[in-house]
Amino acid sequence: MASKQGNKADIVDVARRAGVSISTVSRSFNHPNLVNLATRKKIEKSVKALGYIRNRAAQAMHGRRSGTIGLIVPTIDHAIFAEVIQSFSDAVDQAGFTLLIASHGFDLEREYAVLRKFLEHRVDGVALIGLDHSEPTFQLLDQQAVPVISIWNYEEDSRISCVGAANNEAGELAARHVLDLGHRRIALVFPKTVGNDRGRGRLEGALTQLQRQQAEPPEAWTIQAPYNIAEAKEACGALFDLPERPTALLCGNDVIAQGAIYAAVQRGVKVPEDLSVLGIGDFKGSKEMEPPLTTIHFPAEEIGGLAGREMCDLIAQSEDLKSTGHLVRKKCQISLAERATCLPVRRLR
Amino acid sequence: MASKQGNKADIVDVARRAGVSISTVSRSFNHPNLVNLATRKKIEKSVKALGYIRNRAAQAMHGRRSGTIGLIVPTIDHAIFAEVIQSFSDAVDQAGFTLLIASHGFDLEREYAVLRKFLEHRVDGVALIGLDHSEPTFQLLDQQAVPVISIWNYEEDSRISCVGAANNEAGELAARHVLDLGHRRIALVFPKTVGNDRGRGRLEGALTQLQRQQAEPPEAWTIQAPYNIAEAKEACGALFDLPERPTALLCGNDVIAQGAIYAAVQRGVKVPEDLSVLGIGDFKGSKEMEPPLTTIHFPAEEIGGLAGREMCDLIAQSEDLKSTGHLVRKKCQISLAERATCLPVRRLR
DNA sequence: AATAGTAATGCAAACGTTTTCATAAAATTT
DNA sequence: AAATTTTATGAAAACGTTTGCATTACTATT
Repeated sequence: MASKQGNKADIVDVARRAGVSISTVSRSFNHPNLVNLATRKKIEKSVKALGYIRNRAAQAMHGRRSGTIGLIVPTIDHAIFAEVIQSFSDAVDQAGFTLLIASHGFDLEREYAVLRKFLEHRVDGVALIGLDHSEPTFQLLDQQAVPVISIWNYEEDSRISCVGAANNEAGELAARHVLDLGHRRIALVFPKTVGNDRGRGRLEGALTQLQRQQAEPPEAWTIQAPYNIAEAKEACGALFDLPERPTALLCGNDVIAQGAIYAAVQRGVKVPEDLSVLGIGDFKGSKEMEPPLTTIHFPAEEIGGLAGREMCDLIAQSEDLKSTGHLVRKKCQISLAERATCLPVRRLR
Repeated sequence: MASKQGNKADIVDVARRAGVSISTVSRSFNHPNLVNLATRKKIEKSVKALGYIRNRAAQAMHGRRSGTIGLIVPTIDHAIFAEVIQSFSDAVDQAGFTLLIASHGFDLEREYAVLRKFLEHRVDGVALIGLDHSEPTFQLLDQQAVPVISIWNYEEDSRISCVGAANNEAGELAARHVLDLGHRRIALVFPKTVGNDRGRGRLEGALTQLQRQQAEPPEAWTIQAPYNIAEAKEACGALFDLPERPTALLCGNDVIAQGAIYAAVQRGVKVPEDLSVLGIGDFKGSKEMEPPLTTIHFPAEEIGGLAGREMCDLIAQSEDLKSTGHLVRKKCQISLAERATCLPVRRLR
């Protein structure tokens, strides 16, 4: 039975029961080699008997690290983020860190608020998705000098460290592929681009490539769809009902592509015979669709894992105080995953 | 410029700059009404100038709450959990809590380890998925007297508070539906049941119902598939290649159902004309599939949100020390979502 | 046998807050 | 104008750890 009223055992209780000083108890946790084996055994026994659990909050107060990393994402509930969160989580877990997660629903002001909250908890590092953040966010990060990393996007002149892929390259790669297949009547279905540098980069990359080949789509063929199968399906449906139909559809992500294909199926438009569809992202399940989706592969797991390990490194460095303060940037390779939803354009007609 | 070398401003710095005592500063945060408006303004100015951010670790040391809730899930990267995590996160966020998340990959020993880690961080409450946990986990929870809630499963005799749906009812409901449609040659494709009370409950419910109607499937028609489209597709493929084919397929979840449908498409088996397929879960996107999947709807968002609010309530109660210590159990209703993958059995043949 | 070195431990200060108690000043009541 | 209440503030203890320094008891070296 612990001595305190709160009934939660405390290092003092452990020490008393083991008949040693609290310093010795503390040491036996943090520098076991400095304490006699027999003493350590006694302490261990006492810990077990009292059900003592160390208090990291108290540890953190000694300038020691809190042992936590904050991850701020737009939303957890998207296949794409879920995968990256999982691998990031696994990586930092392995290094002994605990993950704080919050989502801001694509609202950069909420992102700032969450960041503040995390800083109150004295996270040892912060990870954000993408490189689009509000000025106050950047300033706070800077001023607090907390190790920070951006996940998912790569940009050579990014303001903070980043691990990810180049979205404009993804767009280019996608556009190049359909152009190479001979398509010229190409429609674009992309998500909203405000506050979403991922979608924006992809769209810009694709557009650049199309312009280069004089295959820029008419306005009616450049449509916007939310990240959501149902609405994407609807948006694409409208596109297919137009008098003139494109021969290829470039989608901003695989969810939209999925929606597009469903919309096509519904109207009896055959994919890929009547319409080539290309996604971007290569989400879980895209490979297993019927027909398997041709898409641009993003190594989500690799990005998350790499970011996690890089985050831990940054924290270790910042502790060394040798912090050279220079940014780390890692570019992960994307690639074309050729599957079954794209075909060379039919010459006749 | 802060006085300390660590350059992070401190409540002492704030007090000094504002020309008041630290008590006043602390009070102006926690009980603003007790401090003079003019003084508060001074303090606020000082806070801004120094970029001061309060240290919750230090607060937590005063028996105050840490302001964190720990959520332990098998995995983040499953549509089903992602949705529930999101809504749980939103709910506790709204109450001002910060969420700690960790996944254990369906390993109950890791779950225990994570729980310990969370307790070191002095989370104010813990949420777990499902009701299957190791004995040490239950004991630790009990001994530490930390508010705890289980998400996703409902059981009237659960050992801890729970918010969720009754999985056996889902299984029964599913089985009843295909039976009502006249099917008797029914195959079952379910996930592994060890350490997964969700899958187990569903399977048991379905089996009970089928037995009741003498429609128990032969052994070859009761197969196991992992939570994963690719492998589910493969497993179902093997089933379809059997000489005798069932007229209906009961799937343990929508991912498996999706895999089953793809496997069918691949073999030219028409769904629902040649084969009725029924899922369980009603994941995001199931409604938008082609054909839209008939399934048992689980109100994931409702469950997550309710659990989050209930968690906050439990914490508030435990603070009041009036903790009656009695468990809370909330049952969320599931329902049949009739869509397009089930048809009455064809009489002839 | 004296000395130097090492291993094991304890004491007490420090970390950044909150909170109780005491006190001073101002406002109100008599 | 004295007595009382209210408002605003500060001093100091407390929270549960870690750690630098001091001390003691061994162990090895000469």
